[in-house]
Amino acid sequence: MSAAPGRRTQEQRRAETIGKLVEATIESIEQVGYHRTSLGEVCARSGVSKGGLFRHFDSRLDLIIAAAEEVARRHMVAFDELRPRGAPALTIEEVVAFARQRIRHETNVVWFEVMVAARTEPDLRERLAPITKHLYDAIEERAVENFEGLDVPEEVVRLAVTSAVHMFDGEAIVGYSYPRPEVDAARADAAVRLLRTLGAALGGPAR
Amino acid sequence: MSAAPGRRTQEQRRAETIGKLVEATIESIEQVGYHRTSLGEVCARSGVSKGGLFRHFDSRLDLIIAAAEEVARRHMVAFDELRPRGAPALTIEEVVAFARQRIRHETNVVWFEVMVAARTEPDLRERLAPITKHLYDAIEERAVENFEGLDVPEEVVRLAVTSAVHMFDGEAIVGYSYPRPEVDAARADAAVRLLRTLGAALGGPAR
DNA sequence: ACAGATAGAGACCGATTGGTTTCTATATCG
DNA sequence: CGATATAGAAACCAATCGGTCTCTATCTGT
Repeated sequence: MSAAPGRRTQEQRRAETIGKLVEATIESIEQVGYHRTSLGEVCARSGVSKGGLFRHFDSRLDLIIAAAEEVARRHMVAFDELRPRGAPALTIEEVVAFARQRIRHETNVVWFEVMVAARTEPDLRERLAPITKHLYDAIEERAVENFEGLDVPEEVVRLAVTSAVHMFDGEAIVGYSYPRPEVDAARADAAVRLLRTLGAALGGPAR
Repeated sequence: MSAAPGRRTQEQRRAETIGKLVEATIESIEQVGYHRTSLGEVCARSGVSKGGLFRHFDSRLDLIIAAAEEVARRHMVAFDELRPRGAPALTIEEVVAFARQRIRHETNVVWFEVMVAARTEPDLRERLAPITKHLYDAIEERAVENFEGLDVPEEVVRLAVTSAVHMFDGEAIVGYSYPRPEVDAARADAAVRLLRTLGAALGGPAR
């Protein structure tokens, strides 16, 4: 009731510290990587103690999963902001530019780190699998929805979008140790032209 | 001179233990990942003691780098076995199948693990950079050489081959947490058709 | 065969890890 | 207000890490 600044409900306290912990985890994975993202590191970055952390997360794994989910959520939020429900369809250029920008976005390295770690950590892999599936299915759905104006078969759209995403993923990962911005730019350009040609060849007029 | 079975020269002893250590490192990264590939793990797998390890490698980093170099070397050896110097050029199908097979090869996960780790480990990144550059340059050279019969501009061949490699890289990494073998197969097929069309459109007759 | 050099074994060390426990501070509700 | 439940702090723990050190085994050149 009072306007006392420090006064928060339990729900608010809870949500705030959880938010700080997840944000710190994402930042830490970004900056020092998955494996050096220790609980001490997260506590230091978030200003929350270990006691506080373990009140809300039962293990390091739970925290990592929460961070991965948040990153996936932000990807979808970003797309829905670019093309709100019912808005006119995006062009191929716009979609490719968006995909490329999100894949190169700082927070997306969380995905690379976590997916690679999941290969050798069964617990992580099990927990991550449904999240990955959900993200990729959502990406494909958005793509199919956006391009249904073109008369391209749904399966072709799905294959094209996942292939492009994989390509930009690989490009980003290799770029850490062998960066080639000019080649990457040429590739982005070529991808747009290729997909536009594909759309024109298979369906309606190129957009 | 004698046939005494245990008798080896210093060079042989040296080469053998180094070989065992590098092989154990590759296997360990394959099976438990980069970060859990501790020196203890490598020693246990190779049957070499820590003292023996540090006689030949000054640090864990040196060992990791040796493993990465060996994996890159094996990729190139495999290609040169498939198409020995002076042998007739491979078809697009053959090249794509080879690239895909190598990228999915067990030893190649060493690359993924090490490249991702390199993002956040400056020492590793510095050491890995020239190796990565050398590998990718060698891949491009082999591709250009193989396809010089087609009248496709060299730059196009380079862009196409690195893009395909990136695509298969991304596919492999995502596949750990969301495997889709049928989609991957369709993608491999589509890649071949696409590249063949590209070759036909830009240059000589499709092969 | 023997002296010097190289290779290898394994105990050891300080630092860091994920996780536990104990205790205090704050919010809720009658 | 006072009792109870939730949130958070921080000391603490065993296990593991990369790396060092000391000592022994094997090989080489004479």
